[in-house]
Amino acid sequence: MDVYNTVERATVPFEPDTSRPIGIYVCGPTVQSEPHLGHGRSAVAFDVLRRYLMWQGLDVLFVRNITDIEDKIIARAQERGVSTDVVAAEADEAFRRAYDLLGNLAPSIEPRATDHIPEMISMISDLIDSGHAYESSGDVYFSVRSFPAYGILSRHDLDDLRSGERVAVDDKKRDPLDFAMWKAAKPGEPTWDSPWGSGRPGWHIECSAMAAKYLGPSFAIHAGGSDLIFPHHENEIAQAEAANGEQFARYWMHNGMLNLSGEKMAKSTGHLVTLLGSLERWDPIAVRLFYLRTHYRKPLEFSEEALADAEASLARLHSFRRRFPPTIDATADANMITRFSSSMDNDLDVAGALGVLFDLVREGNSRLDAGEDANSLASAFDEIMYVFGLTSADETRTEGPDVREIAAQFGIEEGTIDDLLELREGARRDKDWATSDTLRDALADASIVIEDTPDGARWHRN
RNA sequence: GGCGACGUGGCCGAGUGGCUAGGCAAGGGUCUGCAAAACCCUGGACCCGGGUUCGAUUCCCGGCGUCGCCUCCA
Repeated sequence: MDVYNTVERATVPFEPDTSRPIGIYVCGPTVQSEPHLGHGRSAVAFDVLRRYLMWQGLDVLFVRNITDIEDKIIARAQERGVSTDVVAAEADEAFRRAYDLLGNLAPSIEPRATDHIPEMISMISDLIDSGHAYESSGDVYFSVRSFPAYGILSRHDLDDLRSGERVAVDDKKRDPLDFAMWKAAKPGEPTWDSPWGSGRPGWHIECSAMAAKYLGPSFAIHAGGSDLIFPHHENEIAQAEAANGEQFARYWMHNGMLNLSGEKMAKSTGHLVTLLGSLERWDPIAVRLFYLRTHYRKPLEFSEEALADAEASLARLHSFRRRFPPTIDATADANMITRFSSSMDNDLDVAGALGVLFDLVREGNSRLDAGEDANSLASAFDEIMYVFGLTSADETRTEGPDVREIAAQFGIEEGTIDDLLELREGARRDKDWATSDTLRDALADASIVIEDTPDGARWHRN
């Protein structure tokens, strides 16, 4: 498999150390407010990466952090007159629900910044001892000049970034580009004790410390949004490598931004579409498919049309799958699997792999229409759908819908969907189209769609 | 100003130096009591100008346009 490594600015072979679990660290959200559609994109992109590696039989240790202490959380808590824990817990809950609805696997480990203050303090102390950091009036800053490789990820040259109007000059810093790892306590803020007095951690240090704790000083993949490349990830590298003396992440992967009217969605400007709202309006799995249709590194433009389009595509996939029993005992079609993997091996070309999936669907439908066996295709379909995470809960649900009220209207007490279908089959045999169609309409009103086939009627939820 | 990405048919969106991407939408047909689903067929594409090449949408140079990062941000 090849992946695009941001450090190299090139697609390179992915050669993980398979003697231990493949460590993936994804920068999770700052839980300051509810998620927007862009957050979902990032989560889905790297969930598919993880699923694909797992599907190949690799052992993956997937860590996604939760930043639960940070300037904006503090500001919001103060505005509302509640503690930062309340703000963080509310937003955390919203993120969790949204990620779950989108069909993402739960991370192996989900560390919170506030649970790792000692690890951060320890790393900061080491950096001070080794001359990479210094204390200044209760703050501790990382000295970018002490780390020659600074800028390796973002390809920034220190002298280009220098001072100017864009970087606030702060006389507590030796160099304007030095960044805070520890911030001295301010009134009304949550604080922790440290060797430099009470205060709280800066943003970047948490990821360096938590990644090292759970994945070791050197691990396979570090991922996140492309907006984190500078300064966040650049700073993470500086801290971690200066402290541990080893290469931090070997591969850096970044997803492209989700745009709204041509501009990036962002919390800070309120230029966004909320994620939970979208998941109510559109089928969550269709939202996932909307993300998947565009390569993860490219910008993705939000539009209602695109979401509706994704719903229609998803319906095609589902209606294909409904032509088979829930469990399929067949070897997956080798040709389709090969085509699928070669797309995926090309830096997760999911859009290309979706093309393969739809080819598979057409071929499978054709075979079924011709009365031939298509189980090997269905089996491949299931594998691919698993990797994409497009298998919806609804699809795997086995119990029938509650149609007792409708059944009662047709004179059947405590009737099931099967009873109704039987009734309708009888009416159709008698060419009683009025009853047959009334029944179908009644079920349609309850979001249950009936389709007649040569082998009898099928139903599914709309 | 510095660093970087992108520009494909009505819409969305892969990919490739010469061989059908795919989805959605549109038109025509088959099947069906009707419907739905499905299958078949059709149209239409690679921002502009140079260059390399037998041949470029694909490589190189230039231009135009859009966007991201350089400040919190998935």
